[in-house]
Amino acid sequence: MNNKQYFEQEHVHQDLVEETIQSLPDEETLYEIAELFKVFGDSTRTKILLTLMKNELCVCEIAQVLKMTKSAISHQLRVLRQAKLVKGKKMGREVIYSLADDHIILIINLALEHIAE
Amino acid sequence: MNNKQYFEQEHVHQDLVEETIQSLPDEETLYEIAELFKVFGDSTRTKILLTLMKNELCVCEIAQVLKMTKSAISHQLRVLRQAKLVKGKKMGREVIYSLADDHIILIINLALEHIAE
DNA sequence: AGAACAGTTGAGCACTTGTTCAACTGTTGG
DNA sequence: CCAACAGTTGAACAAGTGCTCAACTGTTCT
Repeated sequence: MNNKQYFEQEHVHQDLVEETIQSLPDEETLYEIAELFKVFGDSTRTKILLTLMKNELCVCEIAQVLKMTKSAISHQLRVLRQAKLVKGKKMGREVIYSLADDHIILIINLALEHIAE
Repeated sequence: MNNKQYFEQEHVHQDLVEETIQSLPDEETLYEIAELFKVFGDSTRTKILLTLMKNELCVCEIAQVLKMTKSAISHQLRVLRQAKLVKGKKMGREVIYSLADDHIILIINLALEHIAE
């Protein structure tokens, strides 16, 4: 007597495994998704994004908001720029940063919902 | 002549900085958001999530789909369980894992849209 | 009972990552 | 022109992370 009486399962459904492998996005897309979330997955960077959701600001002001050095902020802004999450426009000797598109706000809000549940 | 003629900005708007600090979510929420994205931000874990979007599977099968050891998968499932992204139900000597809720699919789909743009 | 298997766990190690520090570029105002 | 400031960059270091390996628990089947 085994548990097949409750489920029609064989011990490992080789078919199901193969089928699932087929259904996954290609390796590069998988890598890019993880890469995008990795960018969100640091609290300094999420703070920067939330900060820019409210107002566009220069590096110096972001540094004051987060109480961190300009250097640390600049390093993180570089990561955010490469991920196309923020963009900066040069104004004299300042660089004003803002969010690159609106997906970002949606993604963060979904995350907030998940936490709140 | 300076750039104040284009923008009413002083060199650093202390008011704006203060206002932005006030608008940020509390420290704990910020930490939790980053924590959640950190979980998404590993390609093994995103692969597991995409795998479970298609079918619920046992550890052994997930390991075959991703061509990794059961141990490595089990370690990552623990992380996903703690983040309440997957849940496992014990069936005899197997543990069948599935997605814990539907926010997850929405978040991943938004990420795919951002990449595709 | 005991062999076989599914799954979990902790230690160890290689690798990655965020911040600091110091040096640098470029712009502004006196 | 040059001092002061905004911002960027690269090296270095500490802290964190993912996988492997080996040992372990618990269940099933003979």
